Amino acid sequence: MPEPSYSSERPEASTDAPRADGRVGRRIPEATVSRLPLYYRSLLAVAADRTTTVSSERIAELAHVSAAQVRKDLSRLGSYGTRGVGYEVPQLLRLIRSELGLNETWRVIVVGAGNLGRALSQYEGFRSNDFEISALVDSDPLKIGTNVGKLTIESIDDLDSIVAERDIRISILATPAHAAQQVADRLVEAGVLSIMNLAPAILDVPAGVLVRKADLATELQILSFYQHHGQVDLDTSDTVNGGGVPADQ
Amino acid sequence: MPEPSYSSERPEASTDAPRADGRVGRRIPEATVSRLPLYYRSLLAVAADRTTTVSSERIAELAHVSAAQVRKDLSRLGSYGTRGVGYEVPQLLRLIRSELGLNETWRVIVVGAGNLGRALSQYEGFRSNDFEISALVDSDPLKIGTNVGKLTIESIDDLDSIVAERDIRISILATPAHAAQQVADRLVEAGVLSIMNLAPAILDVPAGVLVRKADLATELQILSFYQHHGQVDLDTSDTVNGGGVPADQ
DNA sequence: GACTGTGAATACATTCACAGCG
DNA sequence: CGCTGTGAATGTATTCACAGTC
Repeated sequence: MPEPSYSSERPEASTDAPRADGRVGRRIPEATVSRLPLYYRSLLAVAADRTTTVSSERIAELAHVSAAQVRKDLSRLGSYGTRGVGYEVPQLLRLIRSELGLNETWRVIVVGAGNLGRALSQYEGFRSNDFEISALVDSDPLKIGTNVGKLTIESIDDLDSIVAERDIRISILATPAHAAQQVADRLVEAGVLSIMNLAPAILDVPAGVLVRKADLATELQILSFYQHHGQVDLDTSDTVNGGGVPADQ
Repeated sequence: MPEPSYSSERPEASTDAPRADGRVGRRIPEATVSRLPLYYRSLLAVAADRTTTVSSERIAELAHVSAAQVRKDLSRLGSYGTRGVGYEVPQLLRLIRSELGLNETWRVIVVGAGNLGRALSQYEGFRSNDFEISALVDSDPLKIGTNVGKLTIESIDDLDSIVAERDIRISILATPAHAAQQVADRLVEAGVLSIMNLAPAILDVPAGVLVRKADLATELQILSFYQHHGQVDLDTSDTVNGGGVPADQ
């Protein structure tokens, strides 16, 4: 994305300066970061089998990337594999969890209580992954006060206090496109540092704020592109997702 | 994708063979494809102002990419810009629409009538973008027969006939992770060629089938990574999305 | 003069292939 | 011997910078 996909920004994760633990902080490339969740998920699957040791080959198979890619990515985390053996599953899981910042539970605010916003605030996939939806806000007075699961829809006018008091740093923007920029501005003002943008709109935010686009209409258009140009396949290979297209999966 | 994202497959759009119009079919790189929807959206904004001509500079500004990038991307479509002037807005819109395959209306099936699936089947962002949700299926007998907006939830057992009769080629997979692979298999069997996968699962599909991951839990984990490692910003630049991260936006 | 189109330069990402080590 | 870690090689994407042209 692929991006993405996607395309525009220069990340810059980790610094290069020496750190507390004495090791030099490696800069982890964006492409690697975007694969960590895949490895994490693959390792959870392996761990469920009570397997204690795993090879790059096996992880690669589960995550649908090449074994060399896995080794290179993991080595960037300072890797603790054992030559001739593989990686210790529990150790590697801890390492990735900690890199991804999954040792703390992140509180998340959902903005926009339309169908999508309401669905996301109850989405099981989050709860199981160390994220907690702590607020659902909207601007519609008719919705405010209503319950959605365990949440009560609050007013977007209270954004500042909600974000500050609940120490929220991540937001999910699920408003219609026309309201997206305005809402993004308010989120930034309230101190939110990351926005996952589901609205079909391109957001302007100041440096230091992170936007990740998760725009389903765009994704469909990309699928449409490949459908339209018979997306062949060639690549007789092991089908690692279909001679496919996506920068991701 | 960012994201977009991401990683495993080799695309292969357009062929290299000479085509009906005499020009040699250019292979459009995946990165370019993923930006076409952005340009499309930017052009729609420009067109709304009744502007008839637009520069790469202006498109770049709206789409949050560099002007050189815009020119290179557009030139791959065989571009019809005029030096010293810019691009004709209506002409360029037509060109991109047609490249993206948006001249036909694609019929889409949503699998999984949980909160997310139901929300997506009513999502306004699709209707306005040349996609039509023509079916919503689930395996739960209690849901089947129920209405969601104008749709009636149908049984996944009728997948084959639904897909065939309505000529559906694109699907949105919105089931829980544990059912995702099984559902993907059935979709492929029924003849669906593109899957937008919202489930937090890595799918195995045969070559020729396209999967695009739109997995919100993964996206949140990526945001979490950058939050965890103070995502700095450097890049004093024009804020093209916040010293951000995403491969996309 | 203004703006596109594009080679050449650079940066980034993936793959190869093998040395190093348990 | 098996499997990691990693330089070197390749491939892909982005940016630069300018010649071409309306």
